[in-house]
Amino acid sequence: MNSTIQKIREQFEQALVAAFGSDLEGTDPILVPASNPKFGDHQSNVAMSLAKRLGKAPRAIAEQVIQHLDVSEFCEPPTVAGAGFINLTFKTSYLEEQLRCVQADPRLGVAPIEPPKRAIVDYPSPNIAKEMHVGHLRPSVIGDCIARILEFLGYEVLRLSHVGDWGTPFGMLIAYLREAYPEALKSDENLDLEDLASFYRHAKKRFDQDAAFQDAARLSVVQLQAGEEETLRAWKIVCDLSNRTNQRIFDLMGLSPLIIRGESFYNPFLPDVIEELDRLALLVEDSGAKCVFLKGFTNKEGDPLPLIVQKSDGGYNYATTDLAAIRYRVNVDKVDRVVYPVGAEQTNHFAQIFQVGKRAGWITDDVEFVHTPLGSVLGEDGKKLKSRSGEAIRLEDMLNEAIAHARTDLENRLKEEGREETEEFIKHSAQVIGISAVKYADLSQNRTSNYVFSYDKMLARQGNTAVYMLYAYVRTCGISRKGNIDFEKLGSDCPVVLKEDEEFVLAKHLLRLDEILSIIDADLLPNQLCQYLFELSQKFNQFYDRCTVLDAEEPIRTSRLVLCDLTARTIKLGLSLLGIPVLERM
RNA sequence: GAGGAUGUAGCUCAAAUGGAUAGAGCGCCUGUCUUCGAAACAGGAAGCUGCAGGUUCAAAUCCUGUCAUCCUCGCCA
Repeated sequence: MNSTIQKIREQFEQALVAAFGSDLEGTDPILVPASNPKFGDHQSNVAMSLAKRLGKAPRAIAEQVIQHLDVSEFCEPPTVAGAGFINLTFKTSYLEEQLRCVQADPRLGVAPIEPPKRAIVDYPSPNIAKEMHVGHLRPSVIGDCIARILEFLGYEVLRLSHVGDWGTPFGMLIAYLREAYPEALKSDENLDLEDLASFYRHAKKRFDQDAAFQDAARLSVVQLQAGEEETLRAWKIVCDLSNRTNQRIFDLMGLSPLIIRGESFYNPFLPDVIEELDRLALLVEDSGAKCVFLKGFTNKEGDPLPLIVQKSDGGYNYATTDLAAIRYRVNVDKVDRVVYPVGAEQTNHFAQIFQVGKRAGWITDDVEFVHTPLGSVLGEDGKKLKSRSGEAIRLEDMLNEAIAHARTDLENRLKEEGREETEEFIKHSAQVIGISAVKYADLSQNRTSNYVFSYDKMLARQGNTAVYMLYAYVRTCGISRKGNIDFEKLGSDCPVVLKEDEEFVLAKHLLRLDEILSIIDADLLPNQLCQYLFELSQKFNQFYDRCTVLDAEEPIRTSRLVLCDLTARTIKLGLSLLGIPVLERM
């Protein structure tokens, strides 16, 4: 309906000029969805906003506007209500026609963006020396979702896994391995990441307690950056191993394939970054470190804050890498948009590197670099989620626990209903439901706020959960099974006939998919898609409850089958954009 | 000290460039399964949108102040 709304908006603009003269050319008609269904489908709030400017009463302005407004192709005659609201209601015949179009469209009425654009979603992936933990849940899930939505909208999307495969933690690890297990670096075989994870903890302990060890760790970083052979060899082994392990978790989560382009990828470009910043006279040496002093950022003394791009020991840090990445993405990848779904605590960091990127002329007005800040995952105590021993919870453990919860729920349910299902069915269903529950719980809340992680709530039988939507989809499948109807063979020109309130409500909601996706394209808040799908499922359930499908008379029966098919396809597509599959039965 | 985020029903959260009576879900109370799968549906109670000012026809939304919680602030990422 985006194009319809656009046409109505144009009609408003013409009507405003016709009614009040060319001064009002380009006036925004303030056309928004109706605040309440009883007012119709859309409303224009323009009359109130013009009252002062035109020196007239809003209601009089509204009356004058609708006299010149021709939306008869789409809507019933507009009405004026309240303070001067202009209310629009779609014609039934127009809705029915739109439904036929959507029915025939594999994209369900969502037009691809024109012209196509290139986008990068930067997955803030794990440090390669550590296992994935709870902190990686939101970036992975939300990043994957944003990538899927942008791709569907017509972007060419590069999913870049910006793994931490370089830098100080790595040096610390190598230093510790050299110190405690020198032989481990010489053979590839008996290393697994479980060992490295505990190695990391030990190394961190050593690092925190011993200044000499800190020096050794920093030296290892320098050796790594210098390309010292043995160090590089150890590095490669660990990277491969780590990536394999992470891939297993990504597969379990159902994430789209990623391009691994870690921090090390940008190593060759780091000197260029420094050089160019220097040439642009942005670089200042301070206490031996090369810095760019930032505008709008101060330290505790009120002095300008530096962004350090080369440390006093000659090493680079993550700001340098991120700047090199910005430069590469603009110059080589030639992207229009780069999205960083990263924790809100890094807001300053991104503001800083974007500022430097702009001042260096890499980020121009026609390229959008955007940090989409993410809130934290909290425990039931309202504090950052941690294991009982105070460490970060392993992501894989969380996922498996969700699957186990889902399995228990399903088995109890089968017992209650006296159903027999195969092990394969139970296993597959539990996995889909468990993983989907975790992802949906994460996606359904505004990404900027913290949320409380609870297996019981995310897997609840009632409420705004993945299960609710999966069940609505299962119900559509039930109709197709029971009626022995293949939705795909319904054809693309089946007449839709809207009569009952529930049919209208469902139909209008179905037609809003493209509008919702456009909004998400702009603000990158996937929770709005969750909200849309939840409401769609609710409206379908109401329809299902009150409008019998299979026993209805023709042509109502076929019309309702089309509504079921459209609902099923919309849920399936919507969930797929969230990274969630559907089940035919559950 | 500076910058930023958050604060909405008992709980978890929505609210599209400021719009009509601030909405859902959970929990609580009451109904509905011989009828397309009840993991569902219908109804009810529940709010000074942290607090105080201001801007305007209109404020959860914008501005100022204030309180609370959280994050960040020179060589970790």
